[in-house]
Amino acid sequence: MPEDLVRPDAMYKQLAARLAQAISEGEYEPGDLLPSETQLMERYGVSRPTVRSAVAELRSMGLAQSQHGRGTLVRSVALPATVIDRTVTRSGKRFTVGWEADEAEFPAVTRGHTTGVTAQLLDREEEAAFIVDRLLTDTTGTRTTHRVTIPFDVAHDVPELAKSPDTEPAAIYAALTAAGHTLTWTEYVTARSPLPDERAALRMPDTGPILVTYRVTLNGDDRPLILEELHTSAERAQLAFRVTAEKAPARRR
Amino acid sequence: MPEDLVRPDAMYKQLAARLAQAISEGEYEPGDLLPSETQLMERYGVSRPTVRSAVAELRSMGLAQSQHGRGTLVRSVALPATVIDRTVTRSGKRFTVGWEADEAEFPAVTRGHTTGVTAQLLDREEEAAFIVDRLLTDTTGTRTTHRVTIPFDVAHDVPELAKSPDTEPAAIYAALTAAGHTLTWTEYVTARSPLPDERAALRMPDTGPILVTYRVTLNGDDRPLILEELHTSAERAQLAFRVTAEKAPARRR
DNA sequence: TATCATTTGTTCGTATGTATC
DNA sequence: CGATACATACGAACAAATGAT
Repeated sequence: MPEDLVRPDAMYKQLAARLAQAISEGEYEPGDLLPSETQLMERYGVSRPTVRSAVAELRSMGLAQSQHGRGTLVRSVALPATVIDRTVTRSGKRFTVGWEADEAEFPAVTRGHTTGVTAQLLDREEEAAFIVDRLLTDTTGTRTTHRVTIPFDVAHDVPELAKSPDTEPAAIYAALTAAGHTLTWTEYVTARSPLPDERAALRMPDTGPILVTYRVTLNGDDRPLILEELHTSAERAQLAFRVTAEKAPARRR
Repeated sequence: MPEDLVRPDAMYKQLAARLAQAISEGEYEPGDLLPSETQLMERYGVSRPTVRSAVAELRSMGLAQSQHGRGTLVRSVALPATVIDRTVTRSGKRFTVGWEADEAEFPAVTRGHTTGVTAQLLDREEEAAFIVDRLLTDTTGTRTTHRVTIPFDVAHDVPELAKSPDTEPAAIYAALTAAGHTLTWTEYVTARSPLPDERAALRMPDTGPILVTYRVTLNGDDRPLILEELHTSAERAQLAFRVTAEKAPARRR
């Protein structure tokens, strides 16, 4: 019989909640080792599987991280170090994006179609498009995947893009501007748990969430031109947006 | 001995990866029930704990959701329905924020201090401040917590804020503007797994990530005035930012 | 309405493998 | 090398929710 954990509402959940509280109260500091599974068994009078379930909860909450053969570490809950600045700056015909990172590999260009979310955001159903995939690495080693989708009709109007769709976003903005477009962007941000291949691509050792952003480049008539998609580990990076007050109350969907 | 799962690299992970792939290939459609644990045991020749670990992986990936006594459902991977528009619009002396929601309760005003992240973003060490907490609910029932931190020195300069710190953000912007400030905002976005009390406050049944944003209101000299913090379930809501090209290349930290 | 089979949830015990120190 | 600690896997039992009979 457990010592001071009452029955209903899963003991492993109670134990997890208690340990989580102890961590957030600073009883265990980041970098500390939690008591070993054996010690927790004895301390709370529960079996090993119960302790393991509780520790698994802590891991899934991002509060702890286990190391095989060593112990379970309390993780720091500090804000991610890398700031991905999502602002766009223009001086004359040149554009600069706020965050630059090296490409870990060459951009991969494929031909595909707009589907699902991509089709919806680009307002084009099943249209052929260039798809450019990049893997970016910043100075701290944080990895980010970046995908640009350029519909064929846009590339057709801007031959520069058709020739080399794998130019950097800032250069794409410049080419679109040179072609007579006045650009604005709308960016959607969400987060989710990574799929196995995403976690592998981003080299995420643990199972934290990833940040997902969709940036739609719009022309003066608010027609979508291209789509950029960014995936990065939320534990490694945060996004930064500069917001300024707008004048006209034109809003869409 | 397992039928066609080779040994090294945890069988439960292999099984999870296989089921995840089957889901993403559409073999199991959203809303479908996965085979029961007993069926999976027989199909793959593994024990029930192994099957349960694999299904737990699927849940933590957000691909499945179990229902006691019924089975395990395949979840839809669509984008969140609610869009939280983070733009700010100004017409004359009036400000409007892009996303409005009802307050589920009255705003709770407390007095506290800037600490940790709050202190860093407001560039004030351990300064006394008003803290205003709100719980917002939109028409779809999505809940969002909103915290405003107003340092005492700012409230002192703008008596309107000291009198009623629990005014809506748009009104705070107007008051700050009336006091002679020219406002811009910087917003930081990250995501993490919710702590137990956060999950409770947002009424999140499952264990997906939450989106966390910090919006810093800056005056013309880029000095931070107030801080807004938003928490919402990433499975229920996504954020939308409008990005426009800036002129001057002034950037900070 | 009540019962029953099915299904997931929880907990225990036990054994073995493997990384760390 | 040995002790410790986490990782994986099996078996077993009962509880609790669900849906159909």
